[in-house]
Amino acid sequence: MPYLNISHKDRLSQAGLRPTKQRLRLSEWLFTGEDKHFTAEQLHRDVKDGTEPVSLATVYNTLSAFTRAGLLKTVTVDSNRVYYDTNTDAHYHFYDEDGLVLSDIDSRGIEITGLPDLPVGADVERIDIIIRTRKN
Amino acid sequence: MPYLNISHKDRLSQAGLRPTKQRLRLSEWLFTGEDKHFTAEQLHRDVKDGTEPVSLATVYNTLSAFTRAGLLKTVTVDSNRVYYDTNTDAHYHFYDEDGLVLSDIDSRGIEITGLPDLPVGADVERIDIIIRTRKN
DNA sequence: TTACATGCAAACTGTTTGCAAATAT
DNA sequence: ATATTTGCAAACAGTTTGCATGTAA
Repeated sequence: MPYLNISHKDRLSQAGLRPTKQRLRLSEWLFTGEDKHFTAEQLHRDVKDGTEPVSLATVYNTLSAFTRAGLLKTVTVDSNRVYYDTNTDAHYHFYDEDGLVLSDIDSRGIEITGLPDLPVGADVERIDIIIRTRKN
Repeated sequence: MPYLNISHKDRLSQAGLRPTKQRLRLSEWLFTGEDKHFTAEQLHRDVKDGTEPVSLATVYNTLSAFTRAGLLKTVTVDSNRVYYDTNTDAHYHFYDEDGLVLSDIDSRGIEITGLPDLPVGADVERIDIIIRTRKN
């Protein structure tokens, strides 16, 4: 949550995105309440009906635009679908492989030691840590 | 490399898989030389021509069978395709996002501290660490 | 001779795209 | 007035599957 009480319209403007009805509806769904982990399909299910329905194509277009603008991040945990995360800070994830549910790991205090040198000519773009869990 | 000099035929038998020509050809490609990281498409490109060609469907079927049998592991780094790894030990990866090439991280000495408690009812299935790099 | 493997083509899933109509600036 | 966005339907990529033929046990 980069700004605590920014309006949905302002968030879009600041990201250089026109505040259309669909984007405002999606922004509302995404950036109200706690951080969210979801797929395009899940989001579409929630916004395809109602006063201001949003089509699947627009959901995809908008998720890409939001991600390009830095409002969202993608998380690669399943090679069949893309997960999105409203938390754009560096952090790690639990992935419940039974329920297919992602959740944040509280990163405070995590330390990784003993990592080897990078391949020459390479810069770290980001580090992903996913703890995959199953019900016991 | 679980057994140093096991024959391809024996490897299949021990995994409970019939040693067909196609599987032997794939086993040869996979388990000769150093550990490999690859996609189904890349493997198919290399085995679709030659004396004993292997079809794309069989490549997919066989990769699934080998993975189920524990001869291969999948690596989730890209939500568009599945990567396979002949190294089935617990270890981590570099992913070159420019070249789309996976490589192993030497895990010896890596330590992660400060991880939070698991969600209740959950067991760790595995921990994935991917260091994503870009050319500098 | 019976169960399993192969391979083609068709099906399927998640995602992207072309384009005409609608909307924001 | 102009550029951008929407949303349908069609296209697309990677993967899976149905089924007839072939092969291993």
